[in-house]
Amino acid sequence: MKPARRAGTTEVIGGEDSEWVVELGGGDVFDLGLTLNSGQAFHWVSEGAGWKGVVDGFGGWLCQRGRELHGRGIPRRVAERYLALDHDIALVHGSFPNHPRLRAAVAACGGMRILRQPLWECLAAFITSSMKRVSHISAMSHCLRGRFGKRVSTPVGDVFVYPEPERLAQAGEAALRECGLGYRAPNLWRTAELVASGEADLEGWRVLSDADLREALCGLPGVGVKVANCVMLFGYERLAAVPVDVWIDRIVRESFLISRRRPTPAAVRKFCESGFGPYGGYAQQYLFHHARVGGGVESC
DNA sequence: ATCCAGGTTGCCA
DNA sequence: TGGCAACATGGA
Repeated sequence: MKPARRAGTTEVIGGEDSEWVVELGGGDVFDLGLTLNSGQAFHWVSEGAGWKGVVDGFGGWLCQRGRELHGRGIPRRVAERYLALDHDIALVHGSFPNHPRLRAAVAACGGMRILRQPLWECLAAFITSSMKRVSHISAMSHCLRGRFGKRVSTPVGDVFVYPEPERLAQAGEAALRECGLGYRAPNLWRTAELVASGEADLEGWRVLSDADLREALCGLPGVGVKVANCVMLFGYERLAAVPVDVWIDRIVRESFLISRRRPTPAAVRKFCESGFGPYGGYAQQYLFHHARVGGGVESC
């Protein structure tokens, strides 16, 4: 994505890094709760009027009051980067194909941002995501954090950092299974070993093209195209990547490929590659969440 | 009880 | 390429 569009700049009201307030700039809509609770990250918990969690090892609390974003514990710049407040959301929305289903999703989810998550925890969380509901993925994430992650105190209580790959590699497959991972345990364990050993260089892979990055990720145990696309989108900021899960598959077949009687899997894949445009990942996430919370096919 | 969940993998027509 | 079954777990 292009550099921050600073229309109506983000203005610092409070100067302290440990506790701050920023005024959300421009006319862009932003919805913190929607952003943190839309199936991108899995560890944020409701705390008072805001959310408690960890970013880059900083535990803390984030809260939105109208156009003010309040933070404690997490440095302002860390939070701003994580929340992708610099994304040009008008540009993103303007790039979408004109489709009633998508317009409805934008109207309902337009305040959501695609996060810039730490690579390892994003990869690990989505390895555990297969055939699980969002609530289960959260439960596994919290269990792993509590058992193997570092505890960090914050102004609103303790939180746990996602365990480093070295820690999970050392813990062993059986220990991971105790967090309810089931058959996903060996996948997470073996991937943790590859990352810990440096054989899988997640940070180094930032320089790769989309295609090469996808291929590298798919070489990891438990990572197929769908999970790879999630990590590309939610971690590597590859905003054109479109994860195709059961929801998106159904939406594309029923609303975007209606001319075909029974779209082939290849047709769905091809559409998702380019049909949603250069910021297709955003379109995908709006459609996914809108459908998941009940704005299903019937409403369009 | 039965079904399904932000899939991946191996196998076969 | 496309279809299929196995793979663990838990909530509705």
